[in-house]
Amino acid sequence: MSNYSIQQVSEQFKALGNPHRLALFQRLATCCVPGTVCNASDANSFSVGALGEGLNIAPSTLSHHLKELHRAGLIMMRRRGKSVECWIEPAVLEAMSSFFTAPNSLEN
Amino acid sequence: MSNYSIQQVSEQFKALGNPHRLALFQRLATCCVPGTVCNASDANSFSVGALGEGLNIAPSTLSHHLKELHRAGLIMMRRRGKSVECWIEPAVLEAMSSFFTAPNSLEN
DNA sequence: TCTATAGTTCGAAACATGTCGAACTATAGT
DNA sequence: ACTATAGTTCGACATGTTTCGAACTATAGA
Repeated sequence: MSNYSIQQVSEQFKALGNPHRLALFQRLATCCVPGTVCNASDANSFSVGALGEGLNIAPSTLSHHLKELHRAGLIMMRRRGKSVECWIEPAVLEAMSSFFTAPNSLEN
Repeated sequence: MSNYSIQQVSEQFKALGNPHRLALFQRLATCCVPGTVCNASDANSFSVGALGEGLNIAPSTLSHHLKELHRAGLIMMRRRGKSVECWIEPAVLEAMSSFFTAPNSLEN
C-alpha cells in the first residue's frame, strides 16, 4: 500500500516524461550489466558530470534536470568533495513498479 | 527485453505525468477492488464518459487526454454503439512495470 | 591565497501543454 | 427525417517547460 497521492505520483511520471531525464534515471537505475545478478543493496552512484556524459546538454541544463528528478523524489543527491553523487533508493524503483502491478493502492 | 526506445518510453511517462491523465489511467488499471484476486485477462473497459466522471473537466478536455494516452500506446479505444470504450492491455502494465524492475532492457 | 574543477542559479527566448466553448461527427431510437 | 446522446475537432488563450550562456558558489590542491 503506497502512501503517495495521485498528484505526487503524476509529478514523478512527469519527471520521467522527458527523454534526457529518463536517460539519466535509467543510467542510475541500471546497476548491473544485462545477464548479471543485480544486487539492489549496493546501488552504485554517479557524479553529476558522469551522468551527463554523452547526453550533449549544457551543465546548467543537466543540473536543472537532476534537480527535477530530485524534487520528484526519484533520486538522491549528496556532495562528496568536489563532486555531487547521485543514486536511486531501491524502494523508489519498487514503489514506481508497483503502480502498474498494484494500481489499487493509490488514493486521492 | 523491451523493444521500446527511450523516446517512446518517455512519451508514455509524459502521458502519465498529468494528474487527470494519471487518474484516468489508474481507473482503467484498477480492474478489481483491493483485497480481491485480480484476473488480468478480463480487463474491464469504461466508456469515455464514465471514465471522466468526478474529474470536473470539459468533454473536450477529457477527449484530448484520452487521445494522448492512446497515442502513447497506453490505452486502447474502440467504438461500441453510441459510446467509445477504453481499456488497458495487460501487457502494457507489465512493460511499464518492468522498466523499474529491469531497466537494462531499454535501448537508445 | 590563487587556481582549477564541479555544479548551481538566474534571466531570457523558443516552444509545448492544459483548458475551454463552439461547432462538428457518429450512433440509436422514435 | 428528427432528436437526443456520446465523443471529437478546432481555435484561442494562459501557463509551463526546455534550453542556453553568463555569472555565481563550493571544494581541493599547489
